[in-house]
Amino acid sequence: MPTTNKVYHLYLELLQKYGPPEKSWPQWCTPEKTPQLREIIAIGAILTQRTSWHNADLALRNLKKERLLSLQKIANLSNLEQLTGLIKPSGFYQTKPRRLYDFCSFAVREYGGLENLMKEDLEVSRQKLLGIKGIGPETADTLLLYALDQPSFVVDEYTKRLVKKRKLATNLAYEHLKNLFEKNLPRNVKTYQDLHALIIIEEKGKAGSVMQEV
DNA sequence: ACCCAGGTGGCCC
DNA sequence: GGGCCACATGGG
Repeated sequence: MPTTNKVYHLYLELLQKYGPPEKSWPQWCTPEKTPQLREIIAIGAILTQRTSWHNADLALRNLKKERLLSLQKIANLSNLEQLTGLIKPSGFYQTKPRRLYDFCSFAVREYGGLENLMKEDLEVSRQKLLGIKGIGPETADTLLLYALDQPSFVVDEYTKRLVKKRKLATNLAYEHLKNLFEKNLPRNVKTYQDLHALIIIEEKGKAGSVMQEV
């Protein structure tokens, strides 16, 4: 592990500037998650695609109210239209119920749940997730890093903006940036989670109060 | 009435 | 492999 590189220095800089991000993202950034919290994070990762966390959170609360905040429950749904009204605040209500169902169905039927999926080989589970329609690279890596605690770096819009601003790379293609971060950081779930969270805190200019009470 | 947040798939070339 | 578009919401 080289210690003199821009990515690692970015990590040290942001860590010094903001402190460990579990203060603002207490639940996402701890490895000690309950099985239910993993499911909430996974469902949230899909609902927050191209929408603010606030809107995804409204949808999560609706699901909770209907006792549907569970992969098993969603996978066993016979009628997806039931989800349409509930996830409406998160937008894209014609596509997200299908995406949510396909993911839940995959996790439940192929692995019996997230606890077993966590034990799968990282590259195998990543490819399987990418094979689900509606799960692209960012969602796959978010699921791996935060719901499954696998060392897969997440490249989001904030990361791309910051890379561009600081001229850390000229090629902004997803896989290229992912490789750039992974090869320059200790291969470690906590480090990946913390830097991703710190980048968002830095770019948003404030510490979002994500996942407070769902 | 705007403008913003902020992934993915399906086109087209 | 890149560029463009549709998909939908809640909040400032």
